[in-house]
Amino acid sequence: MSSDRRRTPLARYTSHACPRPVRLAVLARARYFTGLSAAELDAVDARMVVRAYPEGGPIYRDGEAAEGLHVLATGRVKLVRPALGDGEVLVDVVTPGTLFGDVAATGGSAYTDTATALTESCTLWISSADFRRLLREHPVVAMAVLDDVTARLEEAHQTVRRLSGGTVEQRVAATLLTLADKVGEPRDGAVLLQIPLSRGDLAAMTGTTTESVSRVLSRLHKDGLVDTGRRWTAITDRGGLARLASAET
Amino acid sequence: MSSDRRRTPLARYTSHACPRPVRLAVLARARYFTGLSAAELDAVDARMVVRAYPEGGPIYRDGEAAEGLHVLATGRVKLVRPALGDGEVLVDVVTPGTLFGDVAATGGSAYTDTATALTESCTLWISSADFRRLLREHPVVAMAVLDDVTARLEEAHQTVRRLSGGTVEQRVAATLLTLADKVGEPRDGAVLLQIPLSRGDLAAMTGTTTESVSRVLSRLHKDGLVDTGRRWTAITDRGGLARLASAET
DNA sequence: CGTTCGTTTGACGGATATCAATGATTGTGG
DNA sequence: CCACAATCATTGATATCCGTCAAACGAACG
Repeated sequence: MSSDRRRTPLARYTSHACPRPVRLAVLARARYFTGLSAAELDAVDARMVVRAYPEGGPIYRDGEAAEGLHVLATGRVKLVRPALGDGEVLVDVVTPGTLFGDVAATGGSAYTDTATALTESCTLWISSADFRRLLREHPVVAMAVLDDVTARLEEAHQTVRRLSGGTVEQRVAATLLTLADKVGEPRDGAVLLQIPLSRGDLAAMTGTTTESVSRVLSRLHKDGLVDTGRRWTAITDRGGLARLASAET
Repeated sequence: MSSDRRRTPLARYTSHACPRPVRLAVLARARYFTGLSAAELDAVDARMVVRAYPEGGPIYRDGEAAEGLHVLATGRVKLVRPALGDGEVLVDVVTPGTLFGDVAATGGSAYTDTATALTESCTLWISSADFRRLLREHPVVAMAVLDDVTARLEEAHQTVRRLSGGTVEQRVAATLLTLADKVGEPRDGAVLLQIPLSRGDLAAMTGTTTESVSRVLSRLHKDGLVDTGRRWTAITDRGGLARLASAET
């Protein structure tokens, strides 16, 4: 599309140090901390540690000791679990301003999933103890976190629904629509998913194989519903996809 | 097994009015309210409404206005969502002392799933407004609820994992093991699942059909791993099931 | 005892996993 | 700047698991 040699429509994330102003902005924007004064925000920030990860970098692994949790500041993170047979399941894609790794919050001693940076990412890390103290001191924050976790529970249940039943085509279509709501950005008429998602990742989200996803996307592309390439996908006909996803049998 | 004409090993729940002492006992036992004084418990109880449901009775339906939420006092409740193609997905089985219908808590205006009493059940109902007030007044309760919701999020993610990939046999085996942890009771050497779960229900939990579940259970029975009948299942060889569930391809 | 509802079993076809080879894109090292 | 290597994506052929349709069966309850 552009004259660049690079054909990926995805924005390229540049390296940065996640400076203090950015961190404060994230804290202020993250729905958890709305309602706190500037001074309080500052105090919260003081308890947090900034961590940066390169694309593909591991953040924590299934089974590791969970001593704290993360709030994603910039970038995208995927949460993965081992599947039943072999292979993996992609249970969630984390966007900035959201908690993850929060087994640590409940006193769980080991992470139950593996977190990997999908793009270059920056997180604010806080220890379990500090986090619990924070919640106790600021009920407003506790309520906001509760709302967030509840919303994610709801999301997870929808994922369960998406995975059960239906053809591969339906599951892929439904998954793309969900992703569009989450990380979609308008891009000359279409909705571009702003994450480098491989066919394998999509397969891990829909409970199928790389090859099947490839076949489905080829078909959808031929029908003018999507536009795809190496590690990116755009939705060109949302209505059509929705119709596919909810079709009876 | 007994000389009764009835061959179901499941306990039969007797009708009761869910009297005040029972309610208070439930409130005290429900992990949310530990730490509250008797007087405080009393105040909480005053805000709650007792509701009783017969076996199979609808508690709320997908799409209905959500004006409050439930804490299950006695019985078992299943949460169901429509599947992608047709049919339904059983996303969760609720046990006493647990919140459900909590979209209402976040200000969601309509229920996103359908709750049905699996056995004769009794719930304590509280309006969204009262619930939020309760959380604000008692940070201890808020923290407990947060822990609970986090644990359920973790559970949901495991469900996602269970549904993705693997053969029907593996998914059924894994589901039975999960249920054993949740509602299993020792019964002369085996673990009896204390819920009236039909093949259809199991199918809705594993993303398959009634017939396939029936076939799998027949095989498992022949291999001496389970014991089943009309709307009940017992696990006779837990290790064997676990080995099946985690087998490679 | 008979009706009802859940379960079982069989036969069949189709969707999809699997295996295998080719093709395209990106970034790297010369 | 180009060519190469590495990674990801595509496509085809084949086998099979499983969903679908259909029928018979058995337990539970009135």
